[in-house]
Amino acid sequence: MLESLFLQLEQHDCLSEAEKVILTDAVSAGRSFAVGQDLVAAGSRPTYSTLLVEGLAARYKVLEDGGRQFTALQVPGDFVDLHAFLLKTMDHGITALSPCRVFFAEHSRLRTITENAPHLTRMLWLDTLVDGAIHREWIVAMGRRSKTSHLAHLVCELFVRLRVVNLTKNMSFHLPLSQAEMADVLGLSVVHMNRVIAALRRAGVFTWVNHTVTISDWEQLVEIAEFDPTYLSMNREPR
Amino acid sequence: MLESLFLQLEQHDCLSEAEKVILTDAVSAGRSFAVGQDLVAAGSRPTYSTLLVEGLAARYKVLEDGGRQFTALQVPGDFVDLHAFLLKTMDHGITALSPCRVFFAEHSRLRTITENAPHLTRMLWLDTLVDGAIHREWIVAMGRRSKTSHLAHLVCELFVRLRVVNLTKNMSFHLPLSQAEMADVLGLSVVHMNRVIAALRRAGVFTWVNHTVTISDWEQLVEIAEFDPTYLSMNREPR
DNA sequence: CGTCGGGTTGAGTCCATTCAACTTCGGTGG
DNA sequence: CCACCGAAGTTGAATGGACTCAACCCGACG
Repeated sequence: MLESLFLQLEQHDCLSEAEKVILTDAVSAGRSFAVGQDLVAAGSRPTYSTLLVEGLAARYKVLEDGGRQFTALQVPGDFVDLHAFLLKTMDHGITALSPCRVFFAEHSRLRTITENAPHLTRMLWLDTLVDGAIHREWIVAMGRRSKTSHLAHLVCELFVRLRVVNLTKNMSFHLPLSQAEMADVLGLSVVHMNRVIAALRRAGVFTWVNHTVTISDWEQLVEIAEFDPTYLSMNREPR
Repeated sequence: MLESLFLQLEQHDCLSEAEKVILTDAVSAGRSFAVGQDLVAAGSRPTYSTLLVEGLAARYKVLEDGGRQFTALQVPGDFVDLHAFLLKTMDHGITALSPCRVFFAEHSRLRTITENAPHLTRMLWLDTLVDGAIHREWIVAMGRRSKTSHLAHLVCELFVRLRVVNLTKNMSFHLPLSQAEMADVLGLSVVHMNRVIAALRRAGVFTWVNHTVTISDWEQLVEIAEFDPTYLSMNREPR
């Protein structure tokens, strides 16, 4: 049941059976969320962290003028608010982009892990560091890439991250986002988002119908995106 | 000598004397960097982490077309590449924006801390989590704020962060960035950066001469920026 | 059959960019 | 001492990208 979490962590380093048991013991009965519900509310002070095991979610902030910006997309196996274990107060919300199933890990349990399981602690820490690396890549994309390159980069990233947790089929994956939601990822208007998508479609690098993205020309997509997966730290080595 | 690091960590939670000793023992003889030199090279695999004790530095990535984007600004007391302790490979470079003095902490020493000092480990982890929170705030600023609001937000953030380490005098602080470098922070052209700065100057919220920013109307600056410092986690509580 | 949410397209406006010129200022060398 | 130079800042004009507003299409669904 924690398979996707294990798959993700094992991308970075080996996990012992003992560590898997500790993690399994640390999480408890989950629950489900419908599309549009908040998994975690902005401003809240949760006493547990939320592990996404099914569905797609996103972190977001809303500005006074109603503008919304997604700051991260979360796939199964992501500890969506692991940072709240130490940050205490949520400075942003997390919403369900598709029906989501989650498990909970009490902060007290996580604290125990930091007291008794140094290697596992480092693995969890690493998890939040990869988060940060993704954030930096998004900043670069927003600041200096063209909009088409930004979208191409996002598609590359999602494909790679979803492949880790076996949520790709050949070169396609399920992407339950409307163009309006995608616009809130890239920081564009809906209309312009539509045109940017159309441009990449016309270029023949991917199709996107029925909430399913199929990459038809990976080489060209990577080229347009200048995609270099180094930042995802996907090589197994001692940490 | 680690004063600024202690000041930063103690914003979040109390540090015991014993912990200060551990940190002091973990860092070793430093060195200096001139403006424009890389403190840490992109693609490198450092075996130590770098603590900035004096000067201003920035993380950056460069694209194929030569475009540069800063992804973070680092002030004294920042562990500029603490993440490399676990990420292993630097996916970005770190450059000196002013003459910098740094200390080094061997990764083996940090590892020992994670084995023996759980609370201190959490404090260091927290340090990287605040980094992530700042990244998220930058993403929101780049995606959904107006350019003037973005700049105002950055000035607010820098002021607050520099005040923690006693690098503000009344309402002013030293900011050794050229407008071209600032443009690489906001993701703008130099010309437009100049106009955005001019707009805020005309609005009377700050002056910026001789590498010194003086905030003349904090209320209005916060208003324009919609600045809410929650994301900096600056309240002392058990972590 | 009508409605509604999501996607697509057109037209006009505004904002950010580029290119280019010009200023200011500190430093350096004749 | 001043003439020159280069780096940084400022301004103007023209181009193009991204925005808003609006209309229209379409498939799902009651």
